[in-house]
Amino acid sequence: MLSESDEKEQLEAFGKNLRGIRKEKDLSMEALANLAEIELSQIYRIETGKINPKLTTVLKIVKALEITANDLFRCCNLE
Amino acid sequence: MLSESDEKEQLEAFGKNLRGIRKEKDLSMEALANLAEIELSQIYRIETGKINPKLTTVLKIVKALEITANDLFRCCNLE
DNA sequence: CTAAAATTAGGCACGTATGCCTAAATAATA
DNA sequence: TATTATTTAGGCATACGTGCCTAATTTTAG
Repeated sequence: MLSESDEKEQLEAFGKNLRGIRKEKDLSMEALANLAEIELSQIYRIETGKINPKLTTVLKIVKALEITANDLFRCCNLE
Repeated sequence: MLSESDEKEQLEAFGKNLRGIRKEKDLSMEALANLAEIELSQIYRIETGKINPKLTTVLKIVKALEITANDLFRCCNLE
């Protein structure tokens, strides 16, 4: 079973990975927010693992960063 | 910009793709629900595009189906 | 045809994601 | 140093995802 803390760790790992990818692309949180048409505060909350974003929010980020879903999910012990 | 109806279509495409993958693996919605530790009603609502699931819910499904994120997202015009 | 399995459907309570806002703290740059 | 850009932080209202429940309908199998 997946505990709450496991989910928290998963979201934190996801956020860290996202931040890493964003920095690789030399984008500010605001720039990413604009590209993905998401609020800046949401980017911050996602990257710091404070929230559990919805599917469409994640998809907007994938498209904005021009990466694959696997790139973004290569983090929290899948497969 | 992404309209509401675009999001709806995206969720419906996602749901159909999920259903296809689930059937390929000969799993009932209940079986998937048990594997992923998600409510059966949620599986139904996701597969029919009625809801916009959270990231951790999607990740549970990816793990339960033993697929990659790209497999599950190979649907709504990414990349 | 009949019984069992699977899907469809909706309601309710609770928690929380999101957008919009303000503002402080930190980092980068001239 | 001073100015600007970026990140961090939190509040508030609205919308909605999720779990738990019941039940009807459809599909499958005996």
